[in-house]
Amino acid sequence: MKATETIAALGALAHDTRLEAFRLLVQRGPDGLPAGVIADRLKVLPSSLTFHLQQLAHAGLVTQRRVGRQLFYAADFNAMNGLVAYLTENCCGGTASCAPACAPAETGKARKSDRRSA
Amino acid sequence: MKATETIAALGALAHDTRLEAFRLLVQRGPDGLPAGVIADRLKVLPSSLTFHLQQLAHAGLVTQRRVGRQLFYAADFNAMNGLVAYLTENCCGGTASCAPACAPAETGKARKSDRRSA
DNA sequence: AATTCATTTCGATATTTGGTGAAATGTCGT
DNA sequence: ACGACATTTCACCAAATATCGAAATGAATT
Repeated sequence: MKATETIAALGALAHDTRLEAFRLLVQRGPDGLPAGVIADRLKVLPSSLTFHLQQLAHAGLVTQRRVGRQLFYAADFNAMNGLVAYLTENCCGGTASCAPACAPAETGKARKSDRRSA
Repeated sequence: MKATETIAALGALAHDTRLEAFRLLVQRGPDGLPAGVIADRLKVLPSSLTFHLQQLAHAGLVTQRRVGRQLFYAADFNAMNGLVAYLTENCCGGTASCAPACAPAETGKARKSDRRSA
């Protein structure tokens, strides 16, 4: 991931509504949610939500697909992956020093028990 | 780290000059750099740099300390740590699924050979 | 206390961003 | 083809952000 894309992604997430929307989509998994549901949950006007979802989409963080008359949005985990990778690699002191949230390097305790698709 | 702080941090990093400045400070380590040097490296006017450094400082990503007549800025690794933690925990599918940048759990291939400064 | 250096503050201005509601688009069911 | 529904597009406005240069502040040197 290049710096330009990173900036786009950071900027896209740097907003209350958008961060919330993205978190919702991440929770929901690859299936995503229709715009209406998101707008409803987040209590924002549909036109406003479209604006924010487009920001996320333009930054490559979410994808869009039509299902009937609904538009489903889903988090792009690959993009998020790239963002976190960029941050840990470039903004965390070389290669390490900011990786405590994910480091399961210790031999035992692999916590892979969150397979929920909701 | 709360969502509000996260948004502040994301917004602070979501800018060309600021991301570059922060990366520079991260590279430099805890000692940091005086404002003048940063402005020089980044080719921005001092007044402009102050503005951006303040954004970073306000977001808690950098700290300031005076040394003689210079003001040294340094990256706050703890804050960055918290940011990455928040993202991996809240925006990466529960607890895992976005942690390949830091997971050296696999026995072999640890690629720590990308020391490019661009 | 006057000068110089490093940095910040200030004021003006251009640009971008975010929010709103009304209209337009696309899709389905009949 | 028509009407209902889901979502987007548009036009407008307010507020935040970015940039610039000039002036002000703080610290060191003489």
